[in-house]
Amino acid sequence: MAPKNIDGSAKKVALNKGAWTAEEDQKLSQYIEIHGAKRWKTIALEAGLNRCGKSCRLRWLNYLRPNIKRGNISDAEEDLILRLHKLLGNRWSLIAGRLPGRTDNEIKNYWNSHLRKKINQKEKVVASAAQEVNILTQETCTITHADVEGAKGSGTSAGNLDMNTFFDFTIDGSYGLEWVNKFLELDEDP
DNA sequence: AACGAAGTCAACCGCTAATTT
DNA sequence: GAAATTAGCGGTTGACTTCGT
Repeated sequence: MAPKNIDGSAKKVALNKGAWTAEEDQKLSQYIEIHGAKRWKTIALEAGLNRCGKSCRLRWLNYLRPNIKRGNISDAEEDLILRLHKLLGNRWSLIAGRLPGRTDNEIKNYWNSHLRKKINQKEKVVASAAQEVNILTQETCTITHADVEGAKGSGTSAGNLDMNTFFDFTIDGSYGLEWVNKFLELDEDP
């Protein structure tokens, strides 16, 4: 690991940081077009960019490479991100891999700025709903205990909600599984 | 119009994994 | 097999923009 060049006393020239200029973009694009995107340190040097290889790689992957989509994440894409995040967690590069033209950085930003809020709001709603259900359940239990002798064998009323069944997702048929299977199939591809 | 708060997003940092020497 | 180098990932930062007062 090279030490950071803070005071400029070393012979090494301080590398550029911060936003990329159009000129830098052009240099990088042109170089990669000719030589390919390999060995980023060499690319940075030979393209005449006063940047570290890491910075060049990031710029290329997130903005300069072809077929990059920018902005306007569709509802379908958003839905996919939500599902993938549920499945994979913060594995942004994996999630991005399932969204053609999208980058891990973009998805990460989108998640942090848009979706996290949505999720939090949803969770609040779900939590309050669950609390309500909990109260109802307790009431149902009280009624059941009181009436259990008389009700035995007489069948169930429509209002008698079985919470174990309600929250048992294992018997929820193929919900989500089809998609997960497709996902896993894709993952097995080389 | 001016100001501060909140939101957005490009870029950097630190770390690990993979590859090369 | 060990050390050095490179690639890639996720978290975080900071500059800029938008919004509300």
